[in-house]
Amino acid sequence: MTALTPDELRLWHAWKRASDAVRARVGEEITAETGLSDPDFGVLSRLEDLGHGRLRQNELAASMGWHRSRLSHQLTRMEERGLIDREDVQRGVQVSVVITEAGRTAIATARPVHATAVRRHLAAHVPADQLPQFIAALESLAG
Amino acid sequence: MTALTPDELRLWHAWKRASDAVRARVGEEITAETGLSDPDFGVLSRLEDLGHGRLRQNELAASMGWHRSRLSHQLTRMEERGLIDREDVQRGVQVSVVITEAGRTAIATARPVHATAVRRHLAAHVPADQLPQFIAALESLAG
DNA sequence: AAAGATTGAAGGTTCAATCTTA
DNA sequence: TAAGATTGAACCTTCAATCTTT
Repeated sequence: MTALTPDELRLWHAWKRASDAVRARVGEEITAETGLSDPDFGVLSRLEDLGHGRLRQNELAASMGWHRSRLSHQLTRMEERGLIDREDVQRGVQVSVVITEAGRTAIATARPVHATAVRRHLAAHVPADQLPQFIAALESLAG
Repeated sequence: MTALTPDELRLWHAWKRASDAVRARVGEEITAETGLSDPDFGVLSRLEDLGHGRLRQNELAASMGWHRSRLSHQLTRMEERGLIDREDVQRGVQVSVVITEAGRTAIATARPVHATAVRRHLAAHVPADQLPQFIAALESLAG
């Protein structure tokens, strides 16, 4: 009810700035080097890591915490760009998403860029001796 | 160059989930109670806090770290919704943004909702004895 | 030319409505 | 009916091009 205290306000502003900055920097480096957007990278990573290149749309959405319509719109754009194909199973239901050769090439190029960006823009700023508590706080926030 | 280590990967995923979750939860509560979007809330807060209800577009953009076009698009939508007015100074240059009565009412309703949401979804998850280091890490990330 | 601002296009996200199959 | 998926509208963000005034 009462207004935020100076400490709470400082925490909020620092959180928001850090949140925006890390997202923007990692995303920009991937886009600059590979042309993939952040969501493109997420989808292609999951396809390879969880499904070896093929997943049902349903499983893909669940693994990313996305709503159906969000994934559907995203896949439509990725299909137009040639990064994935959709294959119908059982006449229009349970659609399988398959990574294309172009998709494989793109994600292979993007992975090391992503790793470097995560190290530079996130991991490097968390002192090693605080890492466990930092991760614990993040996991509590996410929960 | 090399792939992310398990620790780095865990940090990255925790960061991303926390980042998305806090943003979404705070935003949803404000929208549900007031109809204001997250950017709406940000603009109206700055207008009151920095300019007592009136600011030049340029100053507003700088204070939020926004590009001109982003603010311009946002203000166009907010003007249509009656939250702000634009007043020309010096024939089309140096536009002043003024909060309307509807804008004042909306932000007054939103502030306590925001405070409660920030406490519940962010501040409550950071142990008091870790707060200084946590904020320090965030400010390093934002820098 | 430089500074402040606008615009249109393209991509991304959410919501509600819809469609198809089981 | 329920589950999987699509679609259209509205909103948000970025980029490049443009416009006006100084």
